[in-house]
Amino acid sequence: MAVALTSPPKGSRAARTRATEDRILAVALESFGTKGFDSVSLDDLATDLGITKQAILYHWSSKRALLDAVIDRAALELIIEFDGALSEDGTGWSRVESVVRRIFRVAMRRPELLGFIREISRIGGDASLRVTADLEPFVTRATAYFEREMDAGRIRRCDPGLLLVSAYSTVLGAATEVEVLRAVGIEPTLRSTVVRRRELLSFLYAAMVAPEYALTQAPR
Amino acid sequence: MAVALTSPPKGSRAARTRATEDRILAVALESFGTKGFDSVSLDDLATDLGITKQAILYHWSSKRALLDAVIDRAALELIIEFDGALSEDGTGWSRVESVVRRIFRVAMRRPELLGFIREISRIGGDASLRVTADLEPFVTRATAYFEREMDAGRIRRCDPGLLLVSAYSTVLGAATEVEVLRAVGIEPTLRSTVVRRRELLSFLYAAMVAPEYALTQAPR
DNA sequence: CGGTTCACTTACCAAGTGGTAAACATTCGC
DNA sequence: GCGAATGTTTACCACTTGGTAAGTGAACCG
Repeated sequence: MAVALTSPPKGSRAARTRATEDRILAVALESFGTKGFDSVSLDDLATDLGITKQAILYHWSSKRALLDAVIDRAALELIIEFDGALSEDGTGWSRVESVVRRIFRVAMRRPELLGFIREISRIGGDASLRVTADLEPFVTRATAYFEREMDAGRIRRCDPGLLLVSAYSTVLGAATEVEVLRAVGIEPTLRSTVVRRRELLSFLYAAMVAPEYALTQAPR
Repeated sequence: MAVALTSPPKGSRAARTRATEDRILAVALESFGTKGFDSVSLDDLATDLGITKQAILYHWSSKRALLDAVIDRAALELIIEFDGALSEDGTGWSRVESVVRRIFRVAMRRPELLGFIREISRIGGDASLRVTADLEPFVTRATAYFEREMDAGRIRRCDPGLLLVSAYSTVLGAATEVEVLRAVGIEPTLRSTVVRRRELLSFLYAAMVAPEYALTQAPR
């Protein structure tokens, strides 16, 4: 459940304005992320919110401007969800494991957030540039972390950017690629998710951890 | 370049009908796969094809019926692209490697084909069921292959379905997640793709190949 | 208290949406 | 060659789309 990310005076008119803007952004993120930007009309959003389309257009001058605001919000929430994992204690595998667990948790509880990022990538153009720019600090931190771990010999040496992409798409796929899972005969229930996460962790463990270091750690 | 998949009398009226239907399906697959189903109107398609929207509606009674036809075609083309790799010579790693190379080739040359599968997953409902059903025989072959390789001790033992999903989403991600690549500072040029594929192969190699067997094979 | 600002609604609109009906041209079977 | 089936177009329609203009009631500020 997304909540207000900042809080002016409270009870004031400005506060209530912020609150409805938050509501709109939350519903828009949910809808855009699951159904796609073009598949959701302003009228759809307004109906879900119990307001009129023009109320939305009062806060943002166009649907496209609303999208930009949703992008910023999604990036912010993603960073909040994941950045903490990079700050957690532990090194090498244990930290990677905690990140994977977080992504799974997010994918289970808020699939629209990850779906939205995919949607933005597909829209391309300015939208992609925006989300890229928003997430840049996080990406920098993550790759820097990988580089440190490689230097310490705890993670197999390779291009940290590519490692991040591989790990990202592997986890995101296993967590969200519901139809593909169905195709291979795996119903995405809550129980199977636990199994899936464990299998994926050992997949990633094998792929990432340096062989010399692996001897001193257990993958589960 | 997709071409006609079957060929009646030739030159006949039936042949020309089939040809235009093929053209429509090809353009629809391309557009739906890159822009999304809802983002492409029948008028858009017709304009691209140099015909009128009603010509499309003559061959399929509704936009939704057209989508079903495009799904069938996409699944068929996917199977043609990948199924051959499973029949190729070689065992264990070498065969996996050839499949990965094929996926990369497809992702580079026909990104809309893979994008379309993603789009269908998002649409959900009947569309997903349809593509799942279409691809079922291929998935069965692929998992059976993994199981044989595990029995032979050439691939690390694990759930073959999950292994397929992990490999699928990893490769698909590295091949298509262009925006994410940009975010980590990798411009998706043709040269960088070669590097990416090599890195990904060693990532997959480490993840999949059984350690005992690995000693007898080189990952690149 | 009174005017102004603010958040929002009602009333529209032009452009596009998927889809229908009928006219038209070409090619086929005979 | 001729009527019929076939593929395509022109004309049209009801409905939805993003967006504008003007109005309304409440909260704010002096």
